[in-house]
Amino acid sequence: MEEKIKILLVDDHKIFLDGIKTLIQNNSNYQIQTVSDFDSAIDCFKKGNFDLVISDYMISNENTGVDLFKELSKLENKTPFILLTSYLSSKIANEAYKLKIDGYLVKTANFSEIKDAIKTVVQNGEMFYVDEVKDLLFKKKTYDESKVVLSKREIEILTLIAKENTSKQIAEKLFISVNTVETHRKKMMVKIGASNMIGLYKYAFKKNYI
Amino acid sequence: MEEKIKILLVDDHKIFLDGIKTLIQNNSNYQIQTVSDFDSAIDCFKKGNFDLVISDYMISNENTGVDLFKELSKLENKTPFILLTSYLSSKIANEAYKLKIDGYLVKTANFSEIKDAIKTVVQNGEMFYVDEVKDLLFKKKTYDESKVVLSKREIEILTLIAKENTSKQIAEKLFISVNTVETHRKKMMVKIGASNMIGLYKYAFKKNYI
DNA sequence: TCACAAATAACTGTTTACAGTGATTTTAAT
DNA sequence: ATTAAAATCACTGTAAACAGTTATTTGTGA
Repeated sequence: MEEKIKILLVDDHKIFLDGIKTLIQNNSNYQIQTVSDFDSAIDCFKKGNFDLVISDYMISNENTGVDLFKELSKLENKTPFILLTSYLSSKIANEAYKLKIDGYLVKTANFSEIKDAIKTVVQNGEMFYVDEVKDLLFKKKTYDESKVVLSKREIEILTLIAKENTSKQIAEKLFISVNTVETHRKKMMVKIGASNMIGLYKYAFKKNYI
Repeated sequence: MEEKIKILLVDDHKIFLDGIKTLIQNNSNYQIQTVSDFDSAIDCFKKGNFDLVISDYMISNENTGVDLFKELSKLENKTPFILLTSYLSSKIANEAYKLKIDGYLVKTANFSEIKDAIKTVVQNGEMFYVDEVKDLLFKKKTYDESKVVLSKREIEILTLIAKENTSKQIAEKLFISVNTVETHRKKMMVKIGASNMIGLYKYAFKKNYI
């Protein structure tokens, strides 16, 4: 008999943690440890010598599973990491993929899919992205949204626009000319394909520039 | 020994269902049945003679737990209903409270809190709203948002604004004068406390007028 | 150091939004 | 039948957004 696979499961939904822990322990050759916040996850990881980390995306108001992955990567780089989200998200999927996060699961999946994922990631050392996520990964966005690249300054200004500032107010806050703010705004509108401020706001919202 | 409490649990997150089912069955005097979509929930409810329904808020792209509650209320009105959401939401909490939904739980709660809730709702016939939710329920919104009442026509125009139409375009679509559209817009801005279109958009978004 | 993108700014117009006021007509409830 | 709210419209300004063009400076990577 092989050793049990040691899993660190991170989720702020404690009921979920309790449930899945019971489920897994009843069931299989996994040994699972659960934590419900970011800092405990890091502490636990340092001590634990885990074979796998599975984390929810939203683990608090401040931190995401992706943040956790980045933080853990600083410590060491070999432990596989699976993201577990409530719903499909193109943004998160692409984020995860770029960072080479090993797996991406959706909570609508059932337990056998989780087991598949664990097997693929831990035993085979391969990546596991559910099919719906793969579809999202390379799909072209409307208005070729993927090609839109805003500069740092543009994003800064867009954020202020989203906070209901006028160009004048933004100029005052950033100590630059109104003309400059307007230029940035106009360039963004062309890039994004927005016809007015509301279009800009929607883009900012989608991209989490708020 | 009393009879077990029959619970219908509705959640599209199958892993969560599997987990909590195992947890509850290992543990206590509950008998639990799980379904993962809206229609099955209704079918199952009709046949089941349950003592309690617990449902996630987002059970599909189209339907919420509140929709389910409304639908079940048409069939009969005595079975207690607990909403179980991923995160705190003032909007959902108020919606639930107005409909006199018996309980409101957040998934960040742990298993013992669930048991408390079930006891309160099923055995005592009382309502169970976690404290954080109660806080949300009666808290004054900024700019007394609760008092804002938009007319049908205003909402219609707000929706068109949110879709990036100019006043002129809206006037053309509704066969009214630009002046009228502007009057409506201005009145809404005063009511809502918005300083520009983005403020209006945010309100529309919050209120699901999109 | 050369090239190129990013950031800055100014200029000229046009259109739309914002602000206030006053007024008439429609609709729905008492 | 009366009243109140909702919907309609007009008029006058000012401020801000939208559109196009040109141009200089700053920073960064090849």
